[in-house]
Amino acid sequence: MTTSAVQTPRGPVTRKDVARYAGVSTAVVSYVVNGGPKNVAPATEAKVRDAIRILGYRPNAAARALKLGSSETVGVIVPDNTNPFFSQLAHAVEDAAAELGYGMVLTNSGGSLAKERQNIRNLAARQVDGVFLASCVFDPDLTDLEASEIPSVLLNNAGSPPGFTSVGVDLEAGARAAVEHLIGHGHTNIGLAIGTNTGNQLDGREVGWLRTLRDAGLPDGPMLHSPFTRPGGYEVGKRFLAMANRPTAIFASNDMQAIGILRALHEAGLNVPDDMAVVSFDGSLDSEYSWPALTTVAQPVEAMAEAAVRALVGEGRGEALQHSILPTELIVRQSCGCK
Amino acid sequence: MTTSAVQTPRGPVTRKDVARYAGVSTAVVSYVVNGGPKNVAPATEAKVRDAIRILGYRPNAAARALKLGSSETVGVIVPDNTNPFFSQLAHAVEDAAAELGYGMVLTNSGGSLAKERQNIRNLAARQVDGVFLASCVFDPDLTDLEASEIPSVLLNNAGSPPGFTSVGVDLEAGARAAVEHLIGHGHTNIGLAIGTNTGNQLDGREVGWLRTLRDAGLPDGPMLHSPFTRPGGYEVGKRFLAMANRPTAIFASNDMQAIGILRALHEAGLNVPDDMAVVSFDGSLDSEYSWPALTTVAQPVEAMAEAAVRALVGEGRGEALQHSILPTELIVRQSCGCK
DNA sequence: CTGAAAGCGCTAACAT
DNA sequence: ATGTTAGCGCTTTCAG
Repeated sequence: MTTSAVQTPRGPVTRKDVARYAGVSTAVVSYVVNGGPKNVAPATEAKVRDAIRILGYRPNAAARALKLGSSETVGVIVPDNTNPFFSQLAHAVEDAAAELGYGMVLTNSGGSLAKERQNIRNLAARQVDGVFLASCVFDPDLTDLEASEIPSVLLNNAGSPPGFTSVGVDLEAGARAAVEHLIGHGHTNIGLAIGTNTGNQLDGREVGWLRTLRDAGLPDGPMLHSPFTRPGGYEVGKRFLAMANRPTAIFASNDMQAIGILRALHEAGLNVPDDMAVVSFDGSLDSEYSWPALTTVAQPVEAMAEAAVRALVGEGRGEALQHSILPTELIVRQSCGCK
Repeated sequence: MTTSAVQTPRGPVTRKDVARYAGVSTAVVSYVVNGGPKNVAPATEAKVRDAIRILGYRPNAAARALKLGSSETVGVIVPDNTNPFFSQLAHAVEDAAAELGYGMVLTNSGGSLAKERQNIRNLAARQVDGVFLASCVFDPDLTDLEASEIPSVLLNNAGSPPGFTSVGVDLEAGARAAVEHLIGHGHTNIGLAIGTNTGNQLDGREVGWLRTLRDAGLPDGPMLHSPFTRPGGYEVGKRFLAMANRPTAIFASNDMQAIGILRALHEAGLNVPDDMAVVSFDGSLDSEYSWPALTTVAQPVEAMAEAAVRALVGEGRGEALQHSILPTELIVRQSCGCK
């Protein structure tokens, strides 16, 4: 026992314990833990580090957050993290945020406005430094976000709601690429499976689909609404099949719907793409391993996450509101008719 | 202007502002916000609530956490939230935790031990009240978890590591159900696609597969290792196909592998289940919408999450360490040969 | 039923 | 280079 009798403190170890053990002041402990704002002599630093290690000291993030007014945490609200597109997005956000030392609190809204608002409030109470809201409804009630005055960016939102930073994808251009590709395969009757959005804004994918058809001098194809889910797609697939003037190709507005449609097609004994071609939207991991593999309009998930994080807590913070519209990329696989 | 001149304070609104505005002490504000520990006269309470509403007051969770020593947050570490099984698990944990007023910080370990440890430390620093670790390696290095002395439960771990609460599934029994079902279809050469686990414990699914085969007087089938991913399954599928003594059925140890295997089979022009039957493990959403739909051994994700949350921060907290082994359920669809 | 005040662990001026 | 100390916003005991 060469050091003074400092037994492991009973409760959690605080910076005070470390200071006492190392024979320095608490400020010095802070300096070495945070690497500043003051320098400490190498010898002192070594002593402190030893003390930290020996005592098993871990800084208290709550105290730090209280003092700094920042929890170094961001909140993410997605409709359903079980949807591969959103789980990939959440993953990308986590990575991008972690890069900057931020943690991520993830919540699901289930696509319900009420839950979304509740989550926003909850996140705000937790003092997150910002929230990413991926609302599946096109006209989310942004009142709470606005009211809570916590920095936020809208993810996956093609509209450009005033007063908000948003990052999204050019839905219309993406839809155009998909439909043009289908037209290139000789299809003239192309259906659209679209979501059940509750807002009053038109979905860019619908606009793109329709315009492309008309620009090509083709008749408007049939359009069916269903939730952005596998079962939703399954339902819609069966309804397409039952149509008198059944389309020969379907543009599905997300991968989940497409996968449901594929099931309906298979069950009916149809061959994809020969009897019915399918192109979808999102480019989630699932699209690559469906049968046949889906030709899909991929969203740049990582880029979206990075842009969003950058705008919220990175260098972009504080800059003027921006609406980033990122480009999509058509990934050609087999469901469209390509070999 | 009937009330004294109290303008909206410049910075964030604190409990002090509310107290002043309502003409009460800060303690009273606390009492009404928390519903205790003291009673407040109805009239006073009304005044306080008004002040809260008008001022837009939101309690500071960091301060609360500092005072209380609890952040009312749990951490979750999964290998990859992009894997539907884990995204469902995370979702279920979020719900179960939210039920108790806890938030969830989600992190991905990428299946790397280093990242897992880093995440544990990070979570610990964030003062989470507990962490759920779903390690994909069977012998996770638990040193950090142990050292950090933060309550934790191992998810998805069939082993019963001493000193830890764990909740998992009876892998061996699940595998047995799968293999017996395949045997019931008349198969005698049943392969196993299993993960690349780095630990030294045997995977219960391997044990169950082998024992069931032997109990039935059947020869050991071929076994192939690959990552628990779609590409991993795809690889393994091709290797099964190239075998001299190719099995007529495959038991895949998770849905992702099975989906990859399905792709390999389709590409080779085989019919599933006629040319090759497949049964998998997990029962994730993906298994229902593959083609053909996968017969799979479903894990009770919600029950697992509830048991885990209960043990960590619910009524079960503080009880003796437990190892909950939950039962699986064979969901029969078409990939096994059933109609 | 209400209020005053101590302090949770930390950061960062401001001393020394 | 290091130490002292005033709070960050909240909860809660103890007094009124």
